[in-house]
Amino acid sequence: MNAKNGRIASCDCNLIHKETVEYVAGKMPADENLYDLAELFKVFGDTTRIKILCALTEAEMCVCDIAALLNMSQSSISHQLRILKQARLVRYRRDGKVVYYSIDDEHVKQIFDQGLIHLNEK
Amino acid sequence: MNAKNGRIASCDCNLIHKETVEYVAGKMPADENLYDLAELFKVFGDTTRIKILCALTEAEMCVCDIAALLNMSQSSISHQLRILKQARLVRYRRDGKVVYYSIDDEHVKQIFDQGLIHLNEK
DNA sequence: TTTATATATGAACAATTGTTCATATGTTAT
DNA sequence: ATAACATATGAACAATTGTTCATATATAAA
Repeated sequence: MNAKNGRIASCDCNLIHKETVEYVAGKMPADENLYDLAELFKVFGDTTRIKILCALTEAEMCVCDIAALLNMSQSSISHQLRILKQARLVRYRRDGKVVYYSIDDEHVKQIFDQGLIHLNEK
Repeated sequence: MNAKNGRIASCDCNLIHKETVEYVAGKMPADENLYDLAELFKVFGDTTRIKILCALTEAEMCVCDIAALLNMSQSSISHQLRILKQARLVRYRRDGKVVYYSIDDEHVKQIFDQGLIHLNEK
């Protein structure tokens, strides 16, 4: 990047492992991909959304079901479902007045499980 | 516009799939586990921390290296490393004045990869 | 000791985020 | 048509969060 004169603007250190930094810089994915990845995990990073995803891995549910299950307002659930929808983690189908949500990605469970494995390791 | 009798407090719907809700309720992990899981993904849900984790999967680096690589302040990186440390995602070793950080969990890469798989689909 | 350097951390601030409230939209029944 | 109901959504608010700034701590060298 800007490691030109042995000194870098944003870092007030003199000692830098130049080769390491350059090596890793060459290995880093594009900023855009890392941004998208962080955005994805941000979606998983809320208790309400985690609960919704967890519930939907068990069964297709309507908004009202989820609100009842989690003892939360319909509005709150609906707002969160929108975020999950935008992240393509859930899909929906409308049947009359009722909208049913379900998991839209087989990897949701796997991401879940990896997280649980980490937590259960200690 | 609120009915007040004989309904679930948090949900203003009349139509609930009672069996579904009860079935899923029986399958849900403990709230505490879901909270911890959300907290874990929250750590992954920041661009700076994702970049740090990504960098450390390639090589052990000191704080200054990371700051230089990401063109960010030492303070900012140090703050984020503390969060990663608390989540047991990175470990460190001190060598004189320099503190070297590295990945502390083999599953970090797998969580990463599952996220990337989701993003690269569709 | 004093100085320099690498890292850590508390406080303040701006930016983001989740919930609530009120209301809008879409569908079914009357 | 109107009413009832399931869901969606904009605005406001409080709570959380990431960065900056200033400073503290830890280690090494002079």
